[in-house]
Amino acid sequence: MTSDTMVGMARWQPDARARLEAAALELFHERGFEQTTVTEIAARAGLDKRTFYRLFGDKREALFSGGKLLEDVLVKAVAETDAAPFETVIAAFHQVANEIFADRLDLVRMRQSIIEGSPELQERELRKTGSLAAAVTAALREKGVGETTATLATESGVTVFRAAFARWVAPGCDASLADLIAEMAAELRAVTSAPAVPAPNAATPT
Amino acid sequence: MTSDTMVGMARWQPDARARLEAAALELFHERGFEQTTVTEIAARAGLDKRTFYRLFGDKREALFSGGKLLEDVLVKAVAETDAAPFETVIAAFHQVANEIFADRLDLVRMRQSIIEGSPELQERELRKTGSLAAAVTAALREKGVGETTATLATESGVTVFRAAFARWVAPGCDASLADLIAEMAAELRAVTSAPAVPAPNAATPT
DNA sequence: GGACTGATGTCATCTTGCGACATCACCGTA
DNA sequence: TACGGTGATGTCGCAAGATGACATCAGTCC
Repeated sequence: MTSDTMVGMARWQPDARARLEAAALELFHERGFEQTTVTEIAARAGLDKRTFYRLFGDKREALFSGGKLLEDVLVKAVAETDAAPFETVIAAFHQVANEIFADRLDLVRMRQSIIEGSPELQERELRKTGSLAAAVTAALREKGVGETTATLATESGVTVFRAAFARWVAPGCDASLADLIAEMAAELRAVTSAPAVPAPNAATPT
Repeated sequence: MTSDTMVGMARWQPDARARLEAAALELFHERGFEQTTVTEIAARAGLDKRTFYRLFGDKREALFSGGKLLEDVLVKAVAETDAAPFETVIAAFHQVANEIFADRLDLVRMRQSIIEGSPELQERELRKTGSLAAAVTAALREKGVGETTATLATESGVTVFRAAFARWVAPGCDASLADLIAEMAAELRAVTSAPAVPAPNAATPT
């Protein structure tokens, strides 16, 4: 390869990013994240290692490109919803569930199994969730919500979504993500309220 | 150093770990996390790079050694408290605030400023928080609490603690961490409940 | 056609993280 | 005292991650 006639090639690849993402997903799935080198990803995409690092900050980023879309949808939904802060966040996640995740269970499960197999990837996902939360909190504050309230509403909403998501991707789950979100929101309300009674049992402690 | 008379030295350093942690904290503070190499940390501690990696999984771990103690205190407090799940978790964090953090504001602030200066360290902290939460959830389940309830109570408690902690380490804060936890817990209750009233304003939305 | 811009490939380098091996201190035992 | 085992450490080497510097080529504008 690299015959002397095409030493420093350059023909632009408009889909270079997409090809690298696909190659990374494949290889991570085939042999695991840590067992895959950036050089291999680039090779499968027909590109150079250096090109990979120009398009992605590091190896993990190839798995987290959808985050931008998710954040946009979430922020837009928050901005357009007119309700109490926590309800607004829940509604936004509800919309995300319908618009983005609804018909991609298989892909989501595959991605999730890859992430669960690598602590490094789990860290990155946590960070992505964190910046997502920051964006939602900012969107809430944009609507006049106080900082503390915005933070707590966002974090509670994220907790609800995470719990719902975990159930949704679990094997043998046939409920819709949207329904699970509603269910988890109700549960969270039950858990955090009722500090007085000895045995609250507000909902179904399962 | 390493005169030819002491080529492969070995005299055991009982405080090697502590010295490396101190050296790492100093260097991270002096010139930042990414600008510090493991070789430099080891050199300042009078040890070899290889020894660092035998005591710490990676460069970041030198900053997160206190996590074990924190988890132990938290789990023990959860096990010994007899109250509703969410109240139990809040009480446990309350205890942590008094036993571990109370009289170390300066050290905590320094550590926090280092972490905030590096995305890598933020990721690791998120992961640590995650496993801490898992331990608390497990402790809750040990007491017979259902999985969903345990997860939501834990996550809500972590949210409260994080919000309180963020205020506590912020410059110009003179409240105690314990008081802030109580305050944030009340705020979270207000935020997650009351879906009906237009303007709840349960506490001080700031 | 010629200069300019931008994406890419190549080369070099540093750092992380770890395996393999030798070395030395310490400890128990004869 | 001598001897052997155990364990912590230092040295060497290396794969992979990540990045800077530079050359090369395609397409575009003048």
